[in-house]
Amino acid sequence: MSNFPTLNEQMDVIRRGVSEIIPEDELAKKIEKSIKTKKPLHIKLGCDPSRPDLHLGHSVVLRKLRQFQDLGHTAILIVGDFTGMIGDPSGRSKTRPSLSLEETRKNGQSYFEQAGKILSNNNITMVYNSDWLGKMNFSEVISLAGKYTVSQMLEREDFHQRFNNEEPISLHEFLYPLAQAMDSVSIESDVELGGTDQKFNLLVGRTIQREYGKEPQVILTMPILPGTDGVEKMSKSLDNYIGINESPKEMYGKTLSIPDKLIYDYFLLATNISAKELQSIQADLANSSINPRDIKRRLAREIVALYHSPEAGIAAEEEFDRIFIKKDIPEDIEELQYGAAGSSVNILQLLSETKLCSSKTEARRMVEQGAVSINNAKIDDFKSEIILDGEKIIKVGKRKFLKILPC
RNA sequence: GGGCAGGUAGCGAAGCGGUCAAACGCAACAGACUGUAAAUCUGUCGACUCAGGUCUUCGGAGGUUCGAAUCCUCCCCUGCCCA
Repeated sequence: MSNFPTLNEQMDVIRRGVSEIIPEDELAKKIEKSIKTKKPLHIKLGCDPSRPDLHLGHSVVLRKLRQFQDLGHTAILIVGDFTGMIGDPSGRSKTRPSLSLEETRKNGQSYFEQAGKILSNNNITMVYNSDWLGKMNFSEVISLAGKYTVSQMLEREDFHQRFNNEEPISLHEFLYPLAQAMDSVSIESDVELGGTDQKFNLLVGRTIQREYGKEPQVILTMPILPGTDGVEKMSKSLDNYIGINESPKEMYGKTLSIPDKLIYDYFLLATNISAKELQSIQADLANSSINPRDIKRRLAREIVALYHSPEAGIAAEEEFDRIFIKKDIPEDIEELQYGAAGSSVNILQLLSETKLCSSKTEARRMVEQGAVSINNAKIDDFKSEIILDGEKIIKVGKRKFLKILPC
């Protein structure tokens, strides 16, 4: 850590893909100072322990954090266990369930492990914010709350909107930005990262740090990665996500299903492709003689390579082609021991008992819609009796396969 | 504490005594077309079914009625206004 890259080198890396750096000149000053004093900057990132499954949306900001690490700075991951334990008492929002201390630790650990696929193990610190927030007493909390006004809070767009739409805003929601700001005070963060939707909270950090006599952090926001639906922000609850723990097969398939207009964004925000290659990709996308699908295939391989291996990317592509282009069956299908050899079973019962369909009614719909086949022969009568006389491959819809073997 | 308006399927939103398992839109799922893109078209979208029906749902608990998402009572939750 003795030698940092030069200011310009650092700024070039940092600027790639960011939405805003506020204020940029302060960042330059902090970096200059760190070079001079040979002290790494504290780069803060908050993690939400109530949702421990990371996806490419999270990766955008984690990857930026990694870049700071590579420049020699210290990553500080803050697990929001304190707010996690309080949860969200307002009836409408169930997005923040209250967790026990054990759960927050477990989720924090799981977050850390997943983030480990992106972050470096060197110069990283993970802390739990209950360490300081849990020790504040009520008068300290009131004093903190006194440093911000209701109108200032209502500047945040979603608060503002909910207020105007006569939707509920719980009082504690106003406290969360302040709590997050206290994290910055506590760890003396120099830079805090977040998505553009975090801009307000990050800015509160600056104000509060100043109030507590600290040097304000610089805030750096990253664009929000759209989900695979191309409309909403990537999130697990909307089921438009690509999880970083997913299998190569899933990752590959999901990537290919994104709308073409997202290809560039995904290359920019979710891969390590160099600036030069980004340019050529942009040119290719504008070139109508190149099928965007081929560029997307490369994107999918890159993403799989990042979380698995380049070989896994190739293999996923081959597997994909086998199933969806050649309409063949997957290489390895889940197997299940089912039924006694020689016996027979109604198709609806079979589909629901093997969990290929969630109910018999659904199974019936699938059959009626021509979505079900066994050993490549379409089943179009829901009264069909299936004789269990050996290995059978059941296919439901485009993607669900199961191999059953009678015992 | 008082007044008013609301709480309906994943979401949004109709319905306001029977024809309501509940219009419509979005999302989702299946099929056609394709590049698991976009666009489009068709169908499905509570569960069980001997296919004729049956059962569980409209914030919660009771009640009125042959019959309730719809009417009454109490309770819970949300927003607005007044104090």
